[in-house]
Amino acid sequence: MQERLTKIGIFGPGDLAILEGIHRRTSTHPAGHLLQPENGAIENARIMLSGWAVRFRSLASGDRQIINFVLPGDCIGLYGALFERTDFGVELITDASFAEFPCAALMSAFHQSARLGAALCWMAAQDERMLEQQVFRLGALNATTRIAHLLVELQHRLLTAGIKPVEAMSMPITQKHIGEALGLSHVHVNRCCRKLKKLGLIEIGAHGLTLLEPGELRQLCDFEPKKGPSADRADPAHGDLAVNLG
Amino acid sequence: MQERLTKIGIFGPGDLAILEGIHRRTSTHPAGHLLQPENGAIENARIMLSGWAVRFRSLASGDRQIINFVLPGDCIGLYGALFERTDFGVELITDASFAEFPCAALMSAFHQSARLGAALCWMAAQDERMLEQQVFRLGALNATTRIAHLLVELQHRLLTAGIKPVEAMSMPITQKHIGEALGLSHVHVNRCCRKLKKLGLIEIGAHGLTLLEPGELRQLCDFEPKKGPSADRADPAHGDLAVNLG
DNA sequence: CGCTTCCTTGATTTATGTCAACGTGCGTGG
DNA sequence: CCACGCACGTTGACATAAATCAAGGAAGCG
Repeated sequence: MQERLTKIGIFGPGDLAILEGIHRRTSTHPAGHLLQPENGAIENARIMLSGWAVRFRSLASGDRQIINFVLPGDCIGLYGALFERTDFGVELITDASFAEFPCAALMSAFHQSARLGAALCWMAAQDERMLEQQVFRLGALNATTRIAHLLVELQHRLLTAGIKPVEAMSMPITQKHIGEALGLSHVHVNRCCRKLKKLGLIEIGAHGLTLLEPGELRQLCDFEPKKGPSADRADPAHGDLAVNLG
Repeated sequence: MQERLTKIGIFGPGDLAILEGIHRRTSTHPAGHLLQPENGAIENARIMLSGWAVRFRSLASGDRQIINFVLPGDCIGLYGALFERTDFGVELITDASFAEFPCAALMSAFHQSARLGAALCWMAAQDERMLEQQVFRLGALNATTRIAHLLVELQHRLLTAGIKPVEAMSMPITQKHIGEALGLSHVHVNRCCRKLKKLGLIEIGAHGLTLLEPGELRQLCDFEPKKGPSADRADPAHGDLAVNLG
């Protein structure tokens, strides 16, 4: 398991021992599994090791709003210790595996390693950035560019998580998922996807979409790749991280 | 200043000393002031003591998307130490005052008090919940209910921050702000507001909107008030906080 | 006073949703 | 093996929400 976490690049080798100390177990679940119900309690924080999932919230009408997609390296329930109940559910899109940690232990780990605390903060900050992006898409873009923006962000996050570039072009999501995430009807998503396909920017396969021209997609939706001096690094010790507390 | 922070209810008395130790200064700025440019660096984290502001992101077209509203008790730049540059700007809607802290010192404060660390985490978690709400609005609601939902959330947050109930009904924002936040044209916002006014749910004054029937507004947009055993408490020592690390 | 900002309203256009229908592939049970 | 249902993609016709364009009014402010 260590290999996985370090490969994802979130933790330094020194902190792994601490994390290992509070690590409870690794779990695997099949596609479609409801990992967490809406309005449930959170006992464990999880880091996704592999697979795809969605965080969502249901409406009285029976529709649901996908808050965001969960990819390898992402956290679920990081703040579990702070609230009695969640206001969202988590459902797996593909088979997926997770490292599980008791919430309370995770929070107290802050005090054992400044470096680890910074890493956890960094992950929380990433989470917040993701949501900001989602707000931006929903508020400021039209259907086609919204889809393009989402696809580009997913690819970007996959790359950041250490997924191989070729695989990071492949999105195992249905057009219905896209609609639920972007507030569009699946019919309209379909029309926009066909348009993108006609432009040669994406490919529509049996098991999801594939990005063909990420560069053109970025251009289309005016996606900002966050070019810092040494961007695209997931490790908080380098690149994005401005202050090292070690 | 202590009175303000404790009144807002985020910190316990024990932690105030630590926070006071790293507190740099209190600043005040006039309405319209650009507190933080897009793409700038963050040197200070700020806690808003009074006033209203927006966090926004600009588009090439000249429009801007308001990510969220900043109210008393909210943090800005909590993660400042973790990134070299922000991807959003902050502009004041009204005159406002802030407590300022060097980012790095704030992060290291985690290690001086578990209670304080939990409080900061709690604030970050609140931030994330806010964004989730915003995503929900933008993705799942139509124009009128979107506006109602926003107004109800703002009122709820004002109450949580310790603002007096009467004052928490009053929103010093323009219809343009609402449009920029909710991805609607100001013309359409106006039509929806008039509809809400005609229903007797809000009042449209010279300096913003006033909620007349929060209950009916909640019902209209199916707003969940997060009723836990002892909800509506801002202090992480009680209510929402499930685990106390002290 | 003349400027600006904000609110307001009507007419028209555009983007997107809804409804309905059909095709495909795929798994399941007979 | 086949028949069936089911989830997903696709397309067309139509309905509706919201944007855009245009114009004017009211309040604040130099």
